Amino acid sequence: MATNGRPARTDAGSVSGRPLRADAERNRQRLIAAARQVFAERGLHVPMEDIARHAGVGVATLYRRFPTRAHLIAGAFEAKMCAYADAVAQALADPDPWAGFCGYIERVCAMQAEDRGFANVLTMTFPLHKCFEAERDRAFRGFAELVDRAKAAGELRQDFVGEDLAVLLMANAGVIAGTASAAPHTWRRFAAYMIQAFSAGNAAPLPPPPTPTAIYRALLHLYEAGIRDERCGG
Amino acid sequence: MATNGRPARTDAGSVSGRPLRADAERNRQRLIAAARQVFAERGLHVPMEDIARHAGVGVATLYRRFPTRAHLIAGAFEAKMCAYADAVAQALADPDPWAGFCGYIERVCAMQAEDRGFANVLTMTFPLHKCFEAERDRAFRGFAELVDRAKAAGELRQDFVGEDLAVLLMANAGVIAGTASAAPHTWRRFAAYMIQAFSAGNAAPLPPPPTPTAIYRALLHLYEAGIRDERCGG
DNA sequence: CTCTATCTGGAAGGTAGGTTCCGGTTAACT
DNA sequence: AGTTAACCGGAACCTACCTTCCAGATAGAG
Repeated sequence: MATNGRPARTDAGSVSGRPLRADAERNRQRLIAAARQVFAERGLHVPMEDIARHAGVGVATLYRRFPTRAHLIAGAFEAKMCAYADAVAQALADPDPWAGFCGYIERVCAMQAEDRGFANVLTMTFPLHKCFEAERDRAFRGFAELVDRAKAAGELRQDFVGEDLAVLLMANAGVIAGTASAAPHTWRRFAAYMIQAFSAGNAAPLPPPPTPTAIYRALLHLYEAGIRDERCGG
Repeated sequence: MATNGRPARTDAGSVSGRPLRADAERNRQRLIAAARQVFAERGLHVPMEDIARHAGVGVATLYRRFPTRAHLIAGAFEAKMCAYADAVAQALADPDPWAGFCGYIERVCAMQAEDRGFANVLTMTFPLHKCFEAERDRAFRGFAELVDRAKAAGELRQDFVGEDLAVLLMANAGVIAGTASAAPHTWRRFAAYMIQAFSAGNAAPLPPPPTPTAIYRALLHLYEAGIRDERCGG
């Protein structure tokens, strides 16, 4: 939950190096708060104007501070991305590797269910926002460690690979997009099914996993398709 | 594969009762063919004009024949919906209930992977197109029979419910939306994981499933959200 | 062949959202 | 308090797409 002690930003929030004037920084914070709430409730495709109105500022101010939607998304979800990575550390602290693994899967799926925007953010990569992607990498490295331990404990199937997490996130995003409003607990059952599938107990052979670079290209594709218009949800 | 002997349409294709003039009927067929191809390649959200151009007719002709996008979707996917229902019958013909069940899951996921539009159609309900929904019902009733037999054979977990199929379809739609272009075989691995999760072998307890009416509302929600604008991918 | 109901395509009108411009305002330094 | 660079918001502009309209073309009956 904590941001792991790292400073969230090196500057006061400006895109360039110079710190922002006080009122500008205040508006920037309002925009981020508004974006967090609106993205969480309605997804990443909401009109820019709605976010600006919700923040109580004009559209121009939004564009001045966040020149593209991707900038705004990165700004709004930076903290959650840290929490996502911190959750791995928490899972690694569990003395039982399998419990840690399962807890992490559930936690991540829950984060998707709580926030419609974040559900999609987790299935994209934002190549221009290095600080953002650094958190994802941190999460992924920790997850790889979690996977190794759970395999070593004999609880996780040996043919599980890290890329399977990305697939799970895409699948759960689909479940949530469909059921969030009408059957909001469905994701729990789905996550339980997936954990069941990941357990080592009489595991049947699987088709080969996607390569890491293929998965990266898939995340990139969702970014490109999802920022331009989306709606996707689909 | 076959349309099961039922007449695909009672009339020659008109919305009202009177049959269409020959050229109009020809254009209607062209539109359906164009819509099938374009929906399959690019999803349900493609501009109406692109479909008309691909069919070699004007936009007005498209609107004249299919007053809403939903009409066009229903027209374009009616045959595939029949195939979807026929696949159940085929699965029921398998002497091994578990093999029939697994084969059906794989077949359905494959149909989603082959056709980006159909992947989403299977996660929606079109309440105004009764003939279309009748096929879905036929598929669902057959699937319920398949489930009962697989449970009786002791291969399918007892807590599986028919609604889990809808959840699987939504999840697989999410996997395909993400990986179709960059890692096109990923759905196979995902489907294998799901089948593994459905098998009776040391099945851990699951959170409760959504009710049938909740799932119906979920499908309806995806219809409303997906036809108006979508793009969904989300 | 003639006539007419039916059909056609392009163009026009409407809406939603993204992005930029510009005259007025304000923080903050001296 | 005065000065200035930074900032603000709404309006204007632009694009993409949906939907309707209408003057001309055509199938098909008599």
